[in-house]
Formats: sequence, C-alpha cells, structure tokens
Amino acid sequence: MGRGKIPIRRIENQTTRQVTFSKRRSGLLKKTHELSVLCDAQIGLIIFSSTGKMCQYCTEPLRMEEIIERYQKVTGTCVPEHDAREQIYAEISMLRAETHRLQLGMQRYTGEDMSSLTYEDLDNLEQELEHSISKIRDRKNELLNQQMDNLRRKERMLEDENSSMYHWIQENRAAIEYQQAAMEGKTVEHQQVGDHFSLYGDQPSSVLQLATIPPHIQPYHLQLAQPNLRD
Amino acid sequence: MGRGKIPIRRIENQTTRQVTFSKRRSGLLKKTHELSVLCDAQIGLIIFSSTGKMCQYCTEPLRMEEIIERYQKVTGTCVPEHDAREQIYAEISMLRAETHRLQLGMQRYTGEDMSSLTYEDLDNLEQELEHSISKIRDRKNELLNQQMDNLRRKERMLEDENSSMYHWIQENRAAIEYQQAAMEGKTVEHQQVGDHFSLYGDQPSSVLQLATIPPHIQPYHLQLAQPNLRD
DNA sequence: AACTATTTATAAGA
DNA sequence: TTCTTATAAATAGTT
Repeated sequence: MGRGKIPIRRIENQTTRQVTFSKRRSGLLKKTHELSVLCDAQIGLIIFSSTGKMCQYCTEPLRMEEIIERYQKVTGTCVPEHDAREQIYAEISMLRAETHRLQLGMQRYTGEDMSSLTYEDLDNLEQELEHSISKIRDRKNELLNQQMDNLRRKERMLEDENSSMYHWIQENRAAIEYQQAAMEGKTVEHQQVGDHFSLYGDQPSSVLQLATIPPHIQPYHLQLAQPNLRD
Repeated sequence: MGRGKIPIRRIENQTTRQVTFSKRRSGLLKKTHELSVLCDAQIGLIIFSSTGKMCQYCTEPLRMEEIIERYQKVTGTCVPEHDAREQIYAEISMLRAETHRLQLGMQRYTGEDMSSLTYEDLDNLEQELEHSISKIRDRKNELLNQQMDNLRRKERMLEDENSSMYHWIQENRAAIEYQQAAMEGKTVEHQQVGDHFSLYGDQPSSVLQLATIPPHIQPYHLQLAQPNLRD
C-alpha cells in the first residue's frame, strides 16, 4: 500500500525507517485495538523500537501483568513474581483485617464509641475490664511484697552490720579515746574519709577511720524512707 | 475496508465474530511481523480469543520470555509499577508495625504479660482501665435512664388509655348491664379479669363494669414485666 | 505534518 | 473453512 510496494526487509535509510516505524506502529496499535474490541479478545502488545523506546497496548480492563501471567500459565513457563505477589496481597489483606479487628478491640477497651453496644455487651465489657484490673492489682501487690521483702532483708543486713560495728567499737573504746585525745585539732582534715566508707561488708580497718565517721553516714535511713518501687 | 464499514464495537453474531477474528488476527500478525522486520523493532504480541485460545507473535531471535523480561525491567524501573511496589512494601511494614502495636496494647489492657511493667506503669494502666470502666458505667446508666423514660412514657400512655376506657365504660353502663343480663351464666369465666386490671394508679373500677371486658385487652402487663434493656 | 496514488486488508457473500 | 470481490483502510513516497 502506498505509492509503491516495498519489500519486507529492514529499511536501510534511518529517517525512512523511523517514519515508517511511527506510521506502522500507530496502524498496528489501531488494528490491535479493533481486533480486541470487535472480537472480544484479550491482547497484549509490546513494542521496542530499534532505539530502545517501548510502547504497549493492552486490552482493558486487564493489565499487561495479567496477560503476561496468563501467557505464562498457558505456556507453562514459570513466573517467579507471581507466587510472591499473591502472598504479598494475601498478607496485606490479612494484616488490614487484623489491624481493623485490633483497632475495634482497643476502641472497646478504651470505651470509645459504645453506641452500638447493648446493655449486656457493656456488662460483659465491664467484667472483662474488672478482670484486667484485678490482674493488675495482683501484680502490683506482688511487686509491693517483693519490694517489702527486699527492704526487710536490707534492713536486717544493716542492723547486723550496725550491731557488729557497735560491739567492735565498745571493745576498742579505750584505744579510740586515746587516739582522739592525741589527734585533737587534726581531725578536720580526715572528715572526708567517711564518705568513702564501705557500708556493706568490710570491717572498719583502723581506729583512725572509725573515730572520724561523721554522724550523717547512715544512708539506709534514707533508703527506707524512699523505697525504690521500680526495681 | 471491505464491502461496508463496520463500527468498532463487539460483533454480536458469533459466527461473524469468529470469522472476523480469524481474518483480522492473521492480518495483525502479518502487520506485526512487517513492522518488526522493516523497522528492526522487537515486538511481542499475545492474543487470547474469546474462546480462550492463545496465539502469539514474537520477533525472531528473541523468545517471548526475553521480551517479557525486558518489559518488566523497563516498567519495573521507570513506570508507576515501581512506586506501587514500594508503596505496597511500605504499607506492609506499616501494617505489621501497627498490628504489633495494637496487639501489645490489647495485651496491656487484658493484663497479659505484665512482667516488664514497673509499678508506675501498672498504676497508670489501672487508672486507664478505671477510666474506661467509668465510661462504660456512664453509658450503662444512660441506657438505663433511657429505658426508664421509655417505661414512664409507656405507663403514662397506658394510664390515659385506661382512664378513657373507664370513662367510656361508665357512659355505657346501661348497655353493658343489659348485655350482662343477656349473657347470664357465662360471666363466671370472665371474673378473673378484674385481677389484672389497672395496676398503675387509676380510679377504682367496679367488678361489674369490668367483668365483660375480655382479658386480651391488657397486653401491657406482659411488656412491663419484661423491660427490654437492649433497646 | 499533510497529501495522494497505490497497495493492502477485509466485510459480505458464495 | 476458504475463495471472491467490492470497498474501506493503510501507507510509501512526495511536498
């Protein structure tokens, strides 16, 4: 067709080839569409020009993906994409449903939008929440008891330590009084030593140290007054 | 082209459609081949007839697989498909996170796994649940009050009805007594009626007057005895 | 991109 | 299906 017949072989003149490509491509797309519509066929057409540009035709409402999928199903060639995609879509809808379900559940528990609930529903919900609260209170009690036990244990330890220190001091009273007399006027420079004194375990190592323990070194009183409930 | 022009829409006559499909399909394949050869283009064409039969054209040395691969590479990198996939993955991870968050929230509200909660957390949780419960109780009260209002309204209606019936009966006493006389011997079976009449409020009524009102005219007793709290 | 002489495709009928 | 043929459509070469 046209002014003359041309042989069906690659057109060597590049300009001519590009012009012909453009014309025939649109003709092909048109004919593809007509066949698709007239005969109710599903058609996928993919064209890569020699310069690498792509164009495609695809019968509505199918996407090219679906036609390729169908092609691969028919020809039996495997589609790595397909299963994965199905799984992904399945997971998405599952997650959407789950999220929705959970959102409703949370709404229920926070008491939002109770308009659709009957009195009986509300009764059940109240009971569920009471149950949750009672579990929470049990746990709180458990924690409190643990804390109390800890404190009692600590108290006992400190009392023991206290008592043994007291006895040790009694037994060494004479030496201490002698030291104190000897060091009169020099005790000031040692007062900081007490800040480093070991509260747990070690025995006081020298008369000197004991003699200079200032009265504020009884930290467990503070601890008992402010129990750490977070532990 | 042909003996007449035809509109581009589905051919209804099945025979004609199949003939046209056959002819145009071969024409399309020919033109596809010509474009491919003349212009050095790579073309893949997949046609599914309405009866499900498939045929394909594919530019020589390439197999259809390669064209599809190339298509997917091109669309996967440049065309909206890519964004869509990104979006899908983003949505999945968002949904997963949301689901997880909600699951934890639900666990929290049902009092499961409180091992990681501090006393303070538990305190807050308890307060939240108390708040939910108080909202639920408010709603329950609201429903109860609504129900009460409904019952009072119904009661008032029934009282009105009752009273007007009473007056009607008073006004028609003569006729009623006449009827009673006429029906002597049959009243016994009606005497229990009086027991059910007018529980709420109204004027005392005479046994005689009421004796002939058949028992099925007092449906509200049943309704009042079983208030519907679901409404 | 528009024109047009020709070729090609195809609708309808056999 | 296939062939025929009148006609519509596509397009090669030109402007």
